[in-house]
Amino acid sequence: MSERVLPRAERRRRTEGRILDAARALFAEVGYERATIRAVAKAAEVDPALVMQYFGNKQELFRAAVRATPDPGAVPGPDELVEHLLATLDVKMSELPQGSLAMMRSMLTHPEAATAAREALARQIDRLAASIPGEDARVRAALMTTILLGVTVGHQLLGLPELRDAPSAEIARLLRPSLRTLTGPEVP
Amino acid sequence: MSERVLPRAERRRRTEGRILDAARALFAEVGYERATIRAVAKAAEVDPALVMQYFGNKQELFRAAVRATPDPGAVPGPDELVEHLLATLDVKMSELPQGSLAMMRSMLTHPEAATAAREALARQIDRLAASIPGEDARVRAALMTTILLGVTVGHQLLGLPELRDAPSAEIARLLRPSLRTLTGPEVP
DNA sequence: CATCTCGCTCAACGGTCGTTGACTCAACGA
DNA sequence: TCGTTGAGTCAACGACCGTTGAGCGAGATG
Repeated sequence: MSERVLPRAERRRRTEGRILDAARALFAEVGYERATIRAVAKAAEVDPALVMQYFGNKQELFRAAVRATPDPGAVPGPDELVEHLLATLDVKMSELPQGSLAMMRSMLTHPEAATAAREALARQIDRLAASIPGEDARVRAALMTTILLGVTVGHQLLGLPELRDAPSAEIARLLRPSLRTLTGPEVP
Repeated sequence: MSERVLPRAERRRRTEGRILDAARALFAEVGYERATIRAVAKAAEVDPALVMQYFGNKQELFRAAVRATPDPGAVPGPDELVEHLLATLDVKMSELPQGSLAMMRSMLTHPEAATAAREALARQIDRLAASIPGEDARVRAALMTTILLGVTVGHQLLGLPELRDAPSAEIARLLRPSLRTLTGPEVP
């Protein structure tokens, strides 16, 4: 019926997309080790050898599946800071991209995912620290970052009921003072 | 020289101990999947078959290596609460037992480690929520718990430089207000 | 001393995984 | 129309892993 005959290039693009989607979903669900190329291929309705042919090896497939988790642009003033963070958390609680989930799922057990996570966290720490006054800006920024990391892990990857059931607005409301006290010593 | 001839029971006890120590260290370092029984056996200077003979299978070895991460006793008033949490964090930053690290390392990728982690976190949430007034006590308790989780992950498992280089006392000092604002709505 | 016990090793099996090379066949370009 | 390209498949290799069963040899037991 709708079995249109597609041009070669388009067909290739779509299969590669299917493979990447399946890889992202599987990596995000079970992590690097347990996500086998065979399982990815089956989910994409493709032969395992094709995955190798397109991405070279498993490492590269993972890299391609995780790549391009774009850091948002610059962060405004030291006060909009918290609101900006809470907004990203809000995103994380609903539609966090599969690629980020895949990276986070594997960051404790897969070396490359670990360095990718460290780099992403370092970028966020840098960005935050630039907007925080005081001597210990970097430590404060690191704490704010790891706080969000912990909440995201508990909610998205461990699925703690208390966080799953709470509307993201309430979590943001409860978390706001905790983050605010870390933005700097000056509490107007 | 010191090659004392030990009684059979004592010898058995020590080998089992060596295996468990090696298993804990390896599980904590690389996680469940990458920690092979062969590697554990080699680290304990023992044949892989002996590990199986003592613990049955890999799952049981992991269970034995992680078992008995004793939850501390009851938590006092809602004010000593934060200090108590910060004290446990202080422990976590220096001498956190290998067994706990092993569980945390694998909690995102190994199903049994995940449920063990969920249960441990749930116990802490229960304990905290009992000391927090108000409607949203459980959400607050969950946030306090995941905050500590995130800081511990960032420090112990990812090794973020900002946290590794900071003395634990300063981290406690910076984190105190963030946790305090979560203990309840009443801010005297 | 003779026998039993048991801590421990050795060699192998079966399964799964990442990866490879040869092959098929439809789309493409001249 | 015909040779070429390239998407996709098939079957297999080699490595590693968890696991097993038979066997050895030194300590316990009488």
